[in-house]
Amino acid sequence: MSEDTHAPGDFGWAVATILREYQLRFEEAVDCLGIRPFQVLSTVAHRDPANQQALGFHLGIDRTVLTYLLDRLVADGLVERVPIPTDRRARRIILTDAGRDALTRAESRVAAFEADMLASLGADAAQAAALVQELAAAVRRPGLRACEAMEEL
Amino acid sequence: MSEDTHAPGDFGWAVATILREYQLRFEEAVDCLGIRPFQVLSTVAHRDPANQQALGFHLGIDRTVLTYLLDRLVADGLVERVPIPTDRRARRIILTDAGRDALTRAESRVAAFEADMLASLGADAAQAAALVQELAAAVRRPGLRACEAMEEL
DNA sequence: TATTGTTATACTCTATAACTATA
DNA sequence: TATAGTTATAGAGTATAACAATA
Repeated sequence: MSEDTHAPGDFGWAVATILREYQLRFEEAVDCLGIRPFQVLSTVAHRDPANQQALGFHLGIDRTVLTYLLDRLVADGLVERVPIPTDRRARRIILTDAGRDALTRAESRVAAFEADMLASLGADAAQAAALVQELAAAVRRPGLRACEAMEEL
Repeated sequence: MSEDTHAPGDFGWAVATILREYQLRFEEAVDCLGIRPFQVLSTVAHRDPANQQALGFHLGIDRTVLTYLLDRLVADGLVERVPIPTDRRARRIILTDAGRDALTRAESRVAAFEADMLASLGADAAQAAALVQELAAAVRRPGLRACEAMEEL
């Protein structure tokens, strides 16, 4: 009942609350680019997924949803779907120049509020970098089944 | 590009991925009780919010959504809306005996998979407890504006 | 026969606004 | 006039199934 004990479910609650806060800050920091389009651009730029499905796995986005998302990004001229010679069913997603520009602009704002949030969470700059490394590495570990399909990336 | 550097947005990605994993495990661990109904029961039991709005703030659930959620919980006989004498517009939510039973059963399963997840994230039992404390405390700090309204709890 | 991506459809979740009853 | 809760409606997000092209 007191403020400093924790009950089963508090971990999930804390993670969900932090994510809500993250989304709020993203929306006010990055104009003209939604959080998911941003993540798509970021993943394409930094991980170069083999095809749309691998991209979707990494972001936890269903392939049907990703189709609509990519339709908009293509319409906005930020990405292109290019054929893959070795498998003509699949498409590789690449950034256009405009997409790279948009991503670069957004990333500087995201980096700023992420540092701010990590500071709010009690981490200094060095700890913050370490925490992100740790989370990212942990999430890639086989224990987390939400990411099992990510191996294909 | 390498596996161990991180880009702007990785923090948000890691948190979102952990939350997805959490939701997956919740669904397979707790049958007959959704994650949000569980959180409602848990919040009512452990924080005893003053009214529905305070309850909604804590969970990041809009009051209109909470109405539907509570309708179902009432229909299932897990909670009751009781009048508040000092403000007859508002209602206080209380658990029924069945609600307390359901919560207790669910909590043992949640505690188990939370411990398992925290271990997957690289924490031992002591670290895990500390991490949950830390996250919960951090989220209550004024820096995070998603929780500003929580003061009313 | 299985897989990649697309399309169509429906369903869930969530938000907006209007309404009531109180304050 | 403002607030707690409810209701109605619409919108966004997401999932399911069926389809085409290819493996």
